[in-house]
Amino acid sequence: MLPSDSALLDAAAQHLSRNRSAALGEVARAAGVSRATLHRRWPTREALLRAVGERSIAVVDELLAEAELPADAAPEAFDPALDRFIDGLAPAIHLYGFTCYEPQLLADPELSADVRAQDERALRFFAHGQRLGRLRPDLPAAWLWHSLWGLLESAAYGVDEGQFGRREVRRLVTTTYRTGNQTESH
Amino acid sequence: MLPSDSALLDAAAQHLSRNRSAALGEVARAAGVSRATLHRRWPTREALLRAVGERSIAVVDELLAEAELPADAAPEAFDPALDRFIDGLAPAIHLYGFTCYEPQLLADPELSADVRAQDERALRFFAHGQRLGRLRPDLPAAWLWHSLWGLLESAAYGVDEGQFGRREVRRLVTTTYRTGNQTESH
DNA sequence: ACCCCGTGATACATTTTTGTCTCACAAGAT
DNA sequence: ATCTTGTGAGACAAAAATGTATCACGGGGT
Repeated sequence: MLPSDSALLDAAAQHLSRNRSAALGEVARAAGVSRATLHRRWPTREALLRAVGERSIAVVDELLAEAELPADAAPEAFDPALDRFIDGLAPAIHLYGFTCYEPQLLADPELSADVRAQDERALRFFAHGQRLGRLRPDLPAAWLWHSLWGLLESAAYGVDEGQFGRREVRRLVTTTYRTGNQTESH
Repeated sequence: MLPSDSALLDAAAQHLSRNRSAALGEVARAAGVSRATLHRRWPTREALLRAVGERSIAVVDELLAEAELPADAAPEAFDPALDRFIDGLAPAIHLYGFTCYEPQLLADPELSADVRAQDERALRFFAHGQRLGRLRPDLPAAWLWHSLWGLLESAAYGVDEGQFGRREVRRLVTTTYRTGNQTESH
């Protein structure tokens, strides 16, 4: 049974996410295929990286689409939307979280533009949460977005290290993101 | 005026932190020296990476030493200690935050052992905060540590992107880490 | 003025990575 | 049974990165 294109991409991304400078032979081995096969589907390293980046954007875009609320949504609707968003984002960032930092990807003007556009879309979601009174208005929307990303990456790292189970990620990230790590009696 | 060893290391680390697979010539140029000079001080890429890793550990160890509290410390002493820790960590992670993920560094048994030892030391600090009743007892100490690291990395990234000023980092990270991004009226 | 030291520049060999090609082989379709 | 299709393995060349050596130059100290 050969892995499908997307499974191959996921496996490659998973390995690259922990070693961005891994040689293609190493990536292929981690994905369970030969270097020749990897090469047939993505002729160059650049093409592979680009495919990873495009998938990253596609996955997160879909999650954003599910999370976004109508302009007249009730404030109570935001919290479950954010929950779903975090839930879907956790495994995605495990695989594709590194793409938006990768200078080799940001060098591609088209991909770079897509990343920026997605960033703005995410920012609108978080700004909406602020307008609805659910997220702190005194923090920049960009930070509401980046901090979530950072927590998810930390959690993914901890999972890789065996420090927490994949099931715990949702609780850890959600708790810290929403109410912080301090006890409430302050 | 030639940069000192530590300044050179900082400059190299800053560039490597945003492009872990940068060629040595690129690193040298970013540090303002020739490839030959870089090579004279750290004969191989591995040696340079190792020096970066060792400096990372030294810097964070010093911050930990300043943060640690005596076993009989009053609970009120923890919060300012954490503040100082975050404050000192912010610029350090900007330069050296990537080292503890870098597989090329973790391949070195000695450095890897140092990283683990430092991790345990940090864990003790956070567990102490839990015993003192300042940090949530229902989260793993490892998460209290990793989540701080992740927030600091996110903030460093945002600073690089020009989204927040260096001065804002302390407030952003501290706020989110302590009390989260949600409004308090929940 | 002279010497020393470290630097930048350059050239070069070596190693690693990448990209291309060929071929034997196995699974699945016909 | 045969054919098709895509794979793994390997050889190979090209490119990139790395490590080594040499040399001219310039500032600082004597």
